[in-house]
Amino acid sequence: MPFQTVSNRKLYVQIADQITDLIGRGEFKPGQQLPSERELAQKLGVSRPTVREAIIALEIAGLIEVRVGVGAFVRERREMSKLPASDHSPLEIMQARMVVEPEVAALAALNMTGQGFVALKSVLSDMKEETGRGRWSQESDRKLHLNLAEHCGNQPLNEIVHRLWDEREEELSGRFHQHMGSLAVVLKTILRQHTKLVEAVCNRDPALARMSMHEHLSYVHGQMSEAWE
Amino acid sequence: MPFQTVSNRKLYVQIADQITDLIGRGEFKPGQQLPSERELAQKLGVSRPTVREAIIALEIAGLIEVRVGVGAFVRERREMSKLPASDHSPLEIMQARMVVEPEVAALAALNMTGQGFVALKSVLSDMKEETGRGRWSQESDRKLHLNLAEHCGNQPLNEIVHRLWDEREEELSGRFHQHMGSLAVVLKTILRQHTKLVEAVCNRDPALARMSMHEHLSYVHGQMSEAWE
DNA sequence: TCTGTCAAGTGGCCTGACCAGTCAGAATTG
DNA sequence: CAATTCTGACTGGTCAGGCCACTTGACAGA
Repeated sequence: MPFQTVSNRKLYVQIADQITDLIGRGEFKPGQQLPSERELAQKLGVSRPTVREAIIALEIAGLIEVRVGVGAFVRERREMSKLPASDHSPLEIMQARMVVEPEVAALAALNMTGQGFVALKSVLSDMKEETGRGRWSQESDRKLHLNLAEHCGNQPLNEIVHRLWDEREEELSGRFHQHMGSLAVVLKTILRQHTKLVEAVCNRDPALARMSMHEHLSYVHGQMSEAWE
Repeated sequence: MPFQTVSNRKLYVQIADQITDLIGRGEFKPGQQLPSERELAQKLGVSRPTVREAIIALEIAGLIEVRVGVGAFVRERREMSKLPASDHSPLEIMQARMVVEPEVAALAALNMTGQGFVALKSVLSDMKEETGRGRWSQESDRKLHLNLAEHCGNQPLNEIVHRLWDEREEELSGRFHQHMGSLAVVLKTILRQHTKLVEAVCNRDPALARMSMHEHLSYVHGQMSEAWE
């Protein structure tokens, strides 16, 4: 019973997340200067290149602005959200998904064709394999949910689900999943929920599909809430 | 008069831009593997850390995906934003609204403030007046539903409702409403449903609000089905 | 045929160094 | 004394070379 998974997360992502938290919590306020790369490296116990990578990630993400020879500064929130609709909190997006996706699952159970079932089970199989290795496959997760949406027989709903997932990825690329991925029990729970969901759809049981999806999303929502409180 | 300004741009930004161009131009196709960091460094005549920084920037930007021990890959382009919204049938849009709006109404009943109540009742009043004259006010209808969405406390859901209404207007400007407007009994029924809905929200009764909205949309959906069969 | 091993290649991370902007304050000059 | 210049201690930008962990596929052994 190996209990590995010490920390698969890349260091620069961890550091970027940490700084993101500090900014979000107000420890670093807009306009304020961050410690220098060398100072951060020493305090965090990592090398300067690694800190640099985190800084660059934050700059690309639009959270900070780097001035050569001066330092890195927290950007004002107004200029931060110049990209279209990216200030949706992950929890809000989860709430929206809890409204839409259960019904989408029910519709998929009614309208999905035999070919769709095969694809769905294939994705589930991939997910099972990844989970068996103690890893989380965000790609499989995404494929599974979008697959249901694409076969629900309602194009507007399909586009809504796609949009929610795109926004979701902007928000928490890695952040939550890497937290979640460290907990084997969470992984297995989610896999079981997905399995139940896929079986319900393949058995053309819309009520059970709806309930399974709601159960799954509620669980994930709860995990996300815990992770950030 | 020296004419310097060779290139103030940071190297890793130049490299990231260059790769972005190549991806955009199709030289690197989705799913394809990029050259290794070492190879890129050599070909571009820069150091590996610099290439790494560019790679990380592209990863954060969502253009590529980096797999440890394997390489960097161009991500699949998934842009659902296509122009032709015309293949969204009005009935499909109604179905989508039936999924989303009841829950939006329930949330609005929980989160709407006193100021929101006033606006809501004002819109309802306008609608009642129009109906009394035997006319249908699409403007009031739209305002009422969007007002609920704006006060549901969930920005993604709000945007979804707005988008559905925008698509709806493209679809049936006049067509259905003119048919419906000729039947006084239909007008009065819809007014009564709206009134019940607004009262439920103002009484902070989410369950009743949800039910009222569902009842209302089901009725409209039924009328639309009849009109086109 | 199947299985386990292992070497090559990849990204992740480190040490240590030099360069080029920036800016405040010391030194110089009027 | 005031204005100017100069200096040096910061900052981030870049480089070189190296070690490690992971992934993969070929290959030898069962």
